[in-house]
Amino acid sequence: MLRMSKMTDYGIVLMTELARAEGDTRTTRELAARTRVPLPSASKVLKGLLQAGLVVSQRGANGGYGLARPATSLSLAELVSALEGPVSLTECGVHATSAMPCELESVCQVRGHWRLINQAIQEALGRLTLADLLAPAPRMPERLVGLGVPSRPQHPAAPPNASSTSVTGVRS
Amino acid sequence: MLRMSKMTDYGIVLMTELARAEGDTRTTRELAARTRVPLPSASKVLKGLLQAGLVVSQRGANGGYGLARPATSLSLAELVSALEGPVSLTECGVHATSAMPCELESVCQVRGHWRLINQAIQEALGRLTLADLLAPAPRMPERLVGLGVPSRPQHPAAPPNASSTSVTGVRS
DNA sequence: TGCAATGTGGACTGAATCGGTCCAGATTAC
DNA sequence: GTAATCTGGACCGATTCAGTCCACATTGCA
Ligand code: SF4
Ligand code: SF4
Repeated sequence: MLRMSKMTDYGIVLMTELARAEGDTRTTRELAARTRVPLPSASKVLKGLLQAGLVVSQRGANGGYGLARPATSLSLAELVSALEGPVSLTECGVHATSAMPCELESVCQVRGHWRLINQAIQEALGRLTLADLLAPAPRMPERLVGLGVPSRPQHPAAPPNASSTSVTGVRS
Repeated sequence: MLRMSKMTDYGIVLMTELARAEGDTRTTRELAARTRVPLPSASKVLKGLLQAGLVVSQRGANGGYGLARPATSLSLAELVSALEGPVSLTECGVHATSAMPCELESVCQVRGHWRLINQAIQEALGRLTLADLLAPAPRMPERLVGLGVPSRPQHPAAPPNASSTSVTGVRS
């Protein structure tokens, strides 16, 4: 479960709720109530979203938050990278944030591959917009088809039950 | 940086090294030395890999680890889910592991969408095999093309610099 | 003017996880 | 029988996560 932090998840839920009232501003309490996100947490997340420039705020009485840009031009990639940091499964390629660059980086043979995988995921996420998440129907728009469809059934030697849902419960 | 745990990363590196000597078994020390992974950690990871059934072990003198199946039939999805648990960015959809099912799940409007996204990533990872990671060249095989290529340039209103690398450094 | 509503910034904490280490066995080759 | 090697588990420090709280600034309205 290479999880996304729960705060990020909250952020996305709140943003979709915010997007349902385009133009209008919503107060933190309203958003929290409609989404069931605990109020203090909602507040915290919205602050973060504000600093990232994804929402605009109106202080004082009758205040509230509103989308900074139309929902159709807010990509999912922007959201998660603003809330969670650069989207990358591995540590390599993000040493921009310094901290601890992976020690093996100099001899690692797989690094190049991960770079491409990360990039692919990032682009896929960038192709989805907030507006796409508004539809209540669980049908995913065609913007993601590239991901799900195996371009060609290449591996004839593919394991019979390798879809990883069969391997659950093995660890933690 | 929705990170994959470092242990998982190690596991993959070790597996590729193990795959370079197909048939032969490699001792933990050898693997650790070649990959620069700290020995105790390598040991730990390999144990996990063993319980997941991805490697086979030979005890005693001249012992070591070997791949349980040919590298061409070991998908990346299997690896990460064995080491890290089910691959899912969100908490919903994995309550199989019980623990804490997301509270909002009953009213969440985005859940359906995430389910598809997770599934897409999972399938993309499942399309890559260990053998694909062996090539030292950073060229990614065509097995991943579906991810990187935008099927059609749909959003004319796409933000000019929304590729998320431009939003780095905003938060931790 | 004063009050109530609302966002802002930051500090704080308890709990969980992660990365890493270590050791007491069991098993096998020679 | 001895050395090499895997096996299972315990263990610990550091970090991060989720969540809460408060003192303050800003605004609308009576
Ligand atoms: S350099 Fe290799 S080991 Fe280090 S984070 Fe990248 S892929 Fe993982
Ligand atoms: S149900 Fe909604 S809020 Fe809960 S984990 Fe799934 S997407 Fe996130």
